[in-house]
Amino acid sequence: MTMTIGKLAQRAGVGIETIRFYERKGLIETPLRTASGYRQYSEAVVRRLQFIRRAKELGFTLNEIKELLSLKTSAGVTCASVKQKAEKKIADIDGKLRSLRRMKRALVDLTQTCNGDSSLDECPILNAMDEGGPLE
Amino acid sequence: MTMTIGKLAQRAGVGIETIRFYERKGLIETPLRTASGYRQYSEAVVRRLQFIRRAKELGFTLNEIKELLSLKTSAGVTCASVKQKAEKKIADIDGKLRSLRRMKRALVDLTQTCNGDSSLDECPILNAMDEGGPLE
DNA sequence: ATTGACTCTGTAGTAGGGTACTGGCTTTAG
DNA sequence: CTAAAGCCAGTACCCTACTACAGAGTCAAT
Repeated sequence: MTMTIGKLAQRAGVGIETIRFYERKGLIETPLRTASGYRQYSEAVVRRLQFIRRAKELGFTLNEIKELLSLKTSAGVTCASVKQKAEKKIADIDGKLRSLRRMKRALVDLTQTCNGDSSLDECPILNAMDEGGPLE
Repeated sequence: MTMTIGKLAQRAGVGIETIRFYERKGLIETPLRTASGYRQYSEAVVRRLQFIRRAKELGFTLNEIKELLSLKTSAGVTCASVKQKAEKKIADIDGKLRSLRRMKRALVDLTQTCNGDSSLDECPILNAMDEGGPLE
């Protein structure tokens, strides 16, 4: 019950090139080959690609996903280390959220002081960025 | 009262290479040169680099900053077009915020079902990513 | 047997925002 | 005067996550 790379790509919802790229990056194992050199994949690889897709949706980078996957095959590793990585990722996300909220507040303040009618010389937005407004 | 590129870099808090990079990108004007070819900068360029830094902090890309700067020197452009760009940027930021909040919610849910004591086979985080948990 | 779809390797390009290096001048401090 | 520090142009390289070829071999259907 093996499949070629095109079938795998279709099943997993990714591009063929992406699969070969993941192979080069070490995210999926080097597959068995047919006599003529075609890659042969099992169902398990479909699941692995879906795992990668989900982890990406959760904001993990490919390198982090590689770490998660290597945890799975390491001896003596418990679920706790996975949880720890997830918690670190939550902290990262919190940092990004804070930074974006700061940006947004500054921009909202600026657009509110701006009536849109001033000449460019008096534009509060440009001036605030020029002179150092409520930022930093 | 002109300065060389190193001094400018120091004053503006950016790297020398970054200044030359901005010059290539058209974010700062091509400066006058000394007889021996050294770039000569005025105070105005310090302010421009600070403008660029602030705008980056607000989440504008270099291309967007270039547009903002070109608005400043275009005739017949009012403050309204600047305000409009800022508002579009606010909408972009809202989109990113929504996406990050979704990620965080999913990760928090996962870490809460995980006691950290399970074996890896039973790790709720890995399983959720493997099998399709509360995502999508 | 031939056509068309599929796969192979290897290399290069994309965007964004820089950083690093090479080899050769110039300027400045001692 | 000399040595160190600073500058020049041009090019290559970093990261992320792919994507796009080119040219050649393979497989399935007709």
